[in-house]
Formats: sequence, structure tokens, C-alpha cells
Amino acid sequence: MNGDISLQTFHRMPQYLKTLYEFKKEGRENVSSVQLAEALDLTPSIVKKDLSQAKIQDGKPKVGYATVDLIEGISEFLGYNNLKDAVLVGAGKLGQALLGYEGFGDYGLNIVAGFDIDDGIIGGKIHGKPILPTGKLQGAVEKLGIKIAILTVPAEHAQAMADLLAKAGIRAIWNFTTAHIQVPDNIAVRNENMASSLAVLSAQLAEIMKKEEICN
Amino acid sequence: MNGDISLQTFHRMPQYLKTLYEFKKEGRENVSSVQLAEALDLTPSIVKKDLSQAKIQDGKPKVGYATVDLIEGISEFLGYNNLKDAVLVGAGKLGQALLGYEGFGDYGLNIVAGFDIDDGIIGGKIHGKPILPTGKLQGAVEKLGIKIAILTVPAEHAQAMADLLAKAGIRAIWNFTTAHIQVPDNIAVRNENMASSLAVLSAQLAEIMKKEEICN
DNA sequence: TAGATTGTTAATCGATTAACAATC
DNA sequence: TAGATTGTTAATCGATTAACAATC
Repeated sequence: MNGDISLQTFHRMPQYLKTLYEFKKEGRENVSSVQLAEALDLTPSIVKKDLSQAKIQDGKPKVGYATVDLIEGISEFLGYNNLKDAVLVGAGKLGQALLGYEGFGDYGLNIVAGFDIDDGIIGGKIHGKPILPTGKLQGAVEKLGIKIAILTVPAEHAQAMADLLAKAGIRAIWNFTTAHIQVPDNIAVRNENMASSLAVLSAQLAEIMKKEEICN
Repeated sequence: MNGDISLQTFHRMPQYLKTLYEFKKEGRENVSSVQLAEALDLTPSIVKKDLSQAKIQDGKPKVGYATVDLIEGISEFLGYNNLKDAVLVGAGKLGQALLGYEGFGDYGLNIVAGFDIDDGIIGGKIHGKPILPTGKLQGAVEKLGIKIAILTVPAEHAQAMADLLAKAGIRAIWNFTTAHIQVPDNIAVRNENMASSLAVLSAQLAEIMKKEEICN
């Protein structure tokens, strides 16, 4: 049913939603593809294509889309209305920050617990989330039928932990480590690789600095 | 000079580097595009293209690339050898986690200070980095000639802060907020949007769960 | 030498953009 | 009605993949 919608489209949806909330706050009852595109530095074409492919709600020629209906439609489309449980593996600095990140609820994600090997934090709570020993990971995931894991362990443990997660029945791994993990193809992986992101930003910066030099 | 190298190539470079370090540790003196591709789930074609476009060091037919030379070449290419200073704006939970992230040094990035408006943390240090009032941001950036900023303020302040950063002479913004920021086109922006990433992962998960359903 | 692997060119693929008929 | 905007189709663009001559 969504197999033909590109992942790029999914990537833009939360941005549309955020913009729509702002428009709603400003009292706009309708929005056009041009307005959405301008707010997000996109083209009207891509906005129209995304919305027409993905959503139940139709726009009206000359009027645009009804703001609140579009908000509801995209929220539904993204599954923000029914929370999905997740576990977080590796409660170090980054893991703790993510445990305390309040935005996830808005995005339909509920972290039920963190797992770690450090006895100093096991048994306690961080930002209200219980920290359990890694040994209990598989049992908890199986019992609760959890499909999503956030991976924030040190890079050298990433693959071993991914294997364990796979065995436990996890079907989506949000990988915040710098390691590339190998998983069976019935598991989705999304890499949040800081080093890669920074490399791209640096390249863009170098390009800009070069241009400035030329112009001086 | 690098204007014709795609940003995708830059994105893959740190992954090559990481893999090469592992290969080196295993004692491999040479690596082929096939080996690199296998380790990272890429095709040999893209590896060869990336390396030939970006790098000074040539591979040898039948042998491959010299591991240590390739490491050196990519490190140089990515600018890991000369640290670039950066400021971090917004020392909340995520900001603090990034202030404490030790990996940045390896990637050529040095965070010199964090900025915030909270008197409770201003004047102190977090993970060894001084926290200064936002009012001192512009002066510090100008004086030190800093070009890179990490943006971790609440979304509603993102645009105002981006404007301030632009005025101060920042040329690259690593945006960790969910807000889309508008900047002049002599400033590079890299968005690290959790909501967008999660949307993509959820879509992939939904696809997988659908397949499993069909097969049962 | 024979065969593996490079570097590069041409073909493919997929996503974005442009164009336009339909329509409110 | 006239004009703005949708939804969709065709054209463009860029990145990946496949193919292959060069070569160690």
C-alpha cells in the first residue's frame, strides 16, 4: 500500500507537519503547495506529488489544502496517533540524552527502557526510564513484542548487539553508532552517522569558503 | 577543486575510513574495492568511483589499494588532520550530550564553547567546555574567526539564532532542531532531523511487517 | 602468461522538475 | 468568467550500476 512511496517522501512529511502547525497557529485555514514549498525551500511540484501520493485528503484547485485536515492526514499517515514501543541499547552520554528527549512521544515513539552493562546505572532510572541489564534485553523484547531498537552502544559492540537484537525479534534498528552493522534483510536499519553528516557539512563549507575567496 | 564530487561521496568517506582502520588492525596491507564494498553493503563500482574521484592515491590493478596510504589520503581529504573550531548553541540535554561527545576530535572538529541563556549553567563548564551567555556569541565567533556552529536550541528559537549566527560570520550550521531554518546562500546547513529520520525508519519497518504478514 | 582489479565510459535507474489539462 | 491551483504526465537531472579496455 505504501510500497511505491519513496523514502524521500517520508523524510519530508514531518517537515510538512511542522510547517502546517505553524500555519494553523497563524490562523490559515488553507495552504497551497506554493506556500509549503516556500517555507521549506522545496518546489511546489514535489509538495503536490508527496501529498497526492501519500494522503487521503484532496486539495481543491484555486484553494489549496485544508490545514487541519492535512495535519490530521499526515499525522495518521506517519502513525503519530498510535505509539510504538522501543528499547534503547547503550545508556552512555548519547543514550541518556535520547532517553530524555521529550520529542519522541510526538513522533509516535515510546522508549520503554534502556539497557546497559554498567552496574552503576542498572536498576536505576534515567529521565524516568528504567535501566536494565543487557541480559534481560531478549526476554523483554520478546515478551513485549517490541520491534524498534535505538542503538547507542560504543561502535565496537554495535555488531554484536545488532545480532542480539535480531535474535530477539527486533525489526528496525536506529543506529547512532559509527559502525556499519550487518543485519538480515528482514530488519530495517537507519544510520545516524555523525561522522558522515559532518563530512558533508565540511564539504559544503569548503565550497562556500572557496567561493568567498574567489570573490575577494 | 572538489566542486564536482557529489555530497554522497563525502558521506561515504568516513565509512571507508572506519572500515580501513579495521582492515589495518587485521593486518591487511592492501584492500580491493570488492572488499570495501562488501564490508559496507555497497557496490565495487561506487567504491572505485569515490576513491578515484576524490583521492591522490592510486590503486594498483590486481592488488587494490594500499591500506595505510588510503587511510592517510582519506583523512587528508576529509580535513581530519587540521582541527576546525566550532561553537555549540543551546546547552540543553542534547547540546550537553554533544559537548561531551569525544568522537568529534577524530573528525577534525573542536567545540570551543557552548552558549546558552540559562544563568544556572552560564559561567560553568560542561564536559570541560565553558558555557557562555548568548550575548557573547557574536563577539567570540568574530574574534576567533569561527565558521561552524552546532545548533541545539529549542525549535522555536532556531530561526532567530540562525540569523544571529549568520550575522556573526558563521558559514556552516549543523542544525539539530526540528525547525527548518532560512539562511543566506553563503551559509551551509546540514539538518539532523530526528522526526524525519524516524519517519523513514518507520516506513521501512511497516514495509517489513507487511511482508512478514503476507508470508504467514 | 593468465587472471584479477583498476579507472572510466556508457547504460540504467529513480527522483525531481516542468508542463498542462482539469476544475473550483 | 477569469485566474489560481490541483493532480498527473512527460522531460530532465543526477547518482548508481554495468561493462570493458588497460595493466600489474
